[in-house]
Amino acid sequence: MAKELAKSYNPKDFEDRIYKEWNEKGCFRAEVDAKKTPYTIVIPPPNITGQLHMGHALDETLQDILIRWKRMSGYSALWLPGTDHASIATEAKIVEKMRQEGVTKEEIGRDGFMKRAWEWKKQYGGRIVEQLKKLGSSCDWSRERFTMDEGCNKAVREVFVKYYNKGLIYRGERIINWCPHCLTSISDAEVNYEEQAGHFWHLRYKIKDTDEYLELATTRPETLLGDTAVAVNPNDERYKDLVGKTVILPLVHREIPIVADDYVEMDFGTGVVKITPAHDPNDFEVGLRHNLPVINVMTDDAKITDDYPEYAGMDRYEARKAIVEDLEKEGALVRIEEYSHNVGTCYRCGTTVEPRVSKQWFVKMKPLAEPAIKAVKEGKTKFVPERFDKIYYHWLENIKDWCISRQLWWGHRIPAFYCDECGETVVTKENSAVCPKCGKPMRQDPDTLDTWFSSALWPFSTLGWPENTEDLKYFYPTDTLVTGYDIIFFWVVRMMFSGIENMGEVPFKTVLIHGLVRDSQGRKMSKSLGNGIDPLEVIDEYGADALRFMLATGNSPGNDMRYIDEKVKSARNFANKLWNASRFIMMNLPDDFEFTGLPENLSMEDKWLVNKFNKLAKEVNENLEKFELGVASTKIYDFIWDIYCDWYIELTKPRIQAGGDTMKSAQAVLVWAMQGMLKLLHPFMPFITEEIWQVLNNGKSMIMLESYPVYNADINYDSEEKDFEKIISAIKAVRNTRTEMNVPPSVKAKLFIETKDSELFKSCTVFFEKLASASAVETGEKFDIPDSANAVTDSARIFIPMDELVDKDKEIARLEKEKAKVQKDIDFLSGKLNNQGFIAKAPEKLIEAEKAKLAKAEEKMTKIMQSIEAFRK
RNA sequence: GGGAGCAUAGCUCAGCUGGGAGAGCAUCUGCCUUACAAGCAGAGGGUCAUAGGUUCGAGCCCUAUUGUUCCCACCA
Repeated sequence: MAKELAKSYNPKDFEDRIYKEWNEKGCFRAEVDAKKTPYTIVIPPPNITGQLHMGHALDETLQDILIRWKRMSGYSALWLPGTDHASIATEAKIVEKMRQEGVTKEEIGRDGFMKRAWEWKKQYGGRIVEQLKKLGSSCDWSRERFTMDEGCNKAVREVFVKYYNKGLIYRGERIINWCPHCLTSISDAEVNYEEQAGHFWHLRYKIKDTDEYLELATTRPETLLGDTAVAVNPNDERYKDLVGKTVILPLVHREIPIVADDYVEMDFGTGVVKITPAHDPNDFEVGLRHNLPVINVMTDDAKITDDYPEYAGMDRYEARKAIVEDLEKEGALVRIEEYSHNVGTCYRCGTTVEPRVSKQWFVKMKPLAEPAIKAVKEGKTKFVPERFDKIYYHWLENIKDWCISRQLWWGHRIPAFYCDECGETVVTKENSAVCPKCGKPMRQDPDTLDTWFSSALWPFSTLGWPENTEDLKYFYPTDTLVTGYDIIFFWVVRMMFSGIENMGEVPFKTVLIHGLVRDSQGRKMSKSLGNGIDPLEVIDEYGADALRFMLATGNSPGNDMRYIDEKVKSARNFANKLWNASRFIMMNLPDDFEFTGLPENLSMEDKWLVNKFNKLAKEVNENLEKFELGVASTKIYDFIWDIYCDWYIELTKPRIQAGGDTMKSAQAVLVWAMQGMLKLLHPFMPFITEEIWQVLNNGKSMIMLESYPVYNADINYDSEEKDFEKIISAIKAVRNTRTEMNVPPSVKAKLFIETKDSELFKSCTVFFEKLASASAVETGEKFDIPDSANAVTDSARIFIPMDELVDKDKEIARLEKEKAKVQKDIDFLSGKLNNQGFIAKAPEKLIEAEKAKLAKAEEKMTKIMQSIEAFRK
């Protein structure tokens, strides 16, 4: 043998090497081949900010399993990686890095900034690529693309111009979510609401020309500076007469009207609301309806403007304090109440969002959302599990226009140009524009686009769109998207409507949704808690295969899972088991062993194994087809550990010792099944299966390029399987009896097997000797062996003579216990079969199966009774 | 306020279209049996949250309740 497996399983010895080999031999390259069905899987662009975290590891693992399975099944697979994510956090990190280097954003200018950022991004993007490789990702890295590059920029401009010309994009002054820390607008989806303890300040505004006051409450007294009205409900009798009158705003002493608006709820508080159109989305709407002025009282970084000299330059919270004090002095503060309310925060930096009126670019969502809803309703794209389509619908049905402009430097620049001379606006794909009216050069909008605007185009922009490339024709639409449920709003819906709008077709047929990986206590992994687990550290300790297997096993799609160390350990132990089983095979193969397929002369136990494997292959493919990865992996696990290792290998040992033909066929079957198992397991544990495969095949082939096992109708051995199960249950019964009698394995005993299948049992003598501590075996139709323990199955009564070890009373007690158990079965089954309803309505097959079970139980009962009687004599 | 998930062995979770409750870990008992102690052979342990209903038959379907987690909306 050219190579040998190391004595102990140590993934570090081969994982990196194997990956390199795959890469060098071009295993990952996806060839465009019209004869094959395209199969591609897309994944979220890894976050440039750096770390491969557990969420990515899960994404990566699930889709890589699908890719490997599909590839082995004869499909071509392509995975287009992206390292996009032009996020606020990204920009912040780059700026921070520049500061460390002593360069400011202003100094180096936008172009210089982008150049630096680009280098940084490539460096970190590259690191993520390395991290993913470590996990075994079978992506075609030769097609690596960075979506911030020219190609992507081209696609972004193309779409922007198209939308603009169709009236799907407009620029306008709206109230938007503003992050005073990041100094940019953010979209509704980027706001996180947090429950915060706060106060309710009850204030009174004097009604003009009277001595009366109007009492109202606010959680944000500082916005009082921008109040332009107070509002009451039109049906509120209490205030009916006041509508149309004016109140005097405290501190500012501005006169503002009392308006009536349905938005105000009569039952809440005093039923009076102060209206600050510039700093509250609802107030803004009220303002529009009543034509109220909009007064912005804060600067970009949420400080009070110079218009209010007493508070100018104060941070919004300082100003709050000062204003409350002043209100108190003025007698406008009635009382303060403790109050808990939800506050919007920036999902990147956590700063409290400041709603703010400003001029931004928006995408009109209604016309885009409708076809996207329709596509899923018509089943063109399916969510797995299905329930996630509800989230999708709900989001799209309630969608508001999407604010896409960001005041960041990092990102695709908005392709709009303004003429400072005459105010003309031009939207163009070109890099520069000249004013069509006055011929002056125009100034490009300094803003960038929301990162999700470019990410939304990802399924086709990465394939070369708007050029009609070969890749695009072949790989769009893609097959399956694998992502977490938290990404549905951000990315999935946006890819959907962008794909439909620009390509006329949905971008993918299936969206496989998975849950989040939580810590062992079920908490979300987060930096602030410090409970995040680095996948690379796990790989370092247990190997990539163990981590992958753990991530794919024992959970169902869409449900969150906990990261528990023991689970990885258990997966590692499984790998170790497989490793040792392979070592066993290899050390028992002759040097000149040449595998030539399943041998002709299969024994019963061979057929038992082959049949079981055949059924396994069928089920695993069915499970994978239905995206039941966890079920598939569990079945493979059980087969390898229980069927192959604990039973079949043990069964071959005597045959190998015997030598000759029986050894040769055992060796061939061992190798046949091992190869099949390795192939079935390969998508889940790519490294170890490749390593074992290559050693087993003298490095002549790679498992990654082998085809996936499928059900083979030609090798059906159902009856042999059934026969051999009789032997197995007999061995189990003997073991059980011996253990209950506390007989150590070193004490051998002769077995007398009373059975109708005398020949069958006789042919398996050696297994009883090896696996049931038998010194010798005798089979026959009838025995009467006194002073022996009795092991009973439905097909055999086994006498284990042990002389002084056998205690008659104990034996009777043991058999009585067994009898009670079987009696319960008989009662249950006969009850069922005597039930007319059951007989009339249950399926034929089931009735037959229940009858068979009853017959077996009854046989077993007869045998137990015989044994008990014999003891009583 | 609207919606969704979860509730099964001590722990973490499976349980496919309804047909006698499963795994891993933990516990207990024996074993260093020449692939594997990261192992082998056995064992114990569950009113499948509660109450109704549909059905010949319910962990699974329906209704209600309780607990729990999450998402969306957000009343100043």
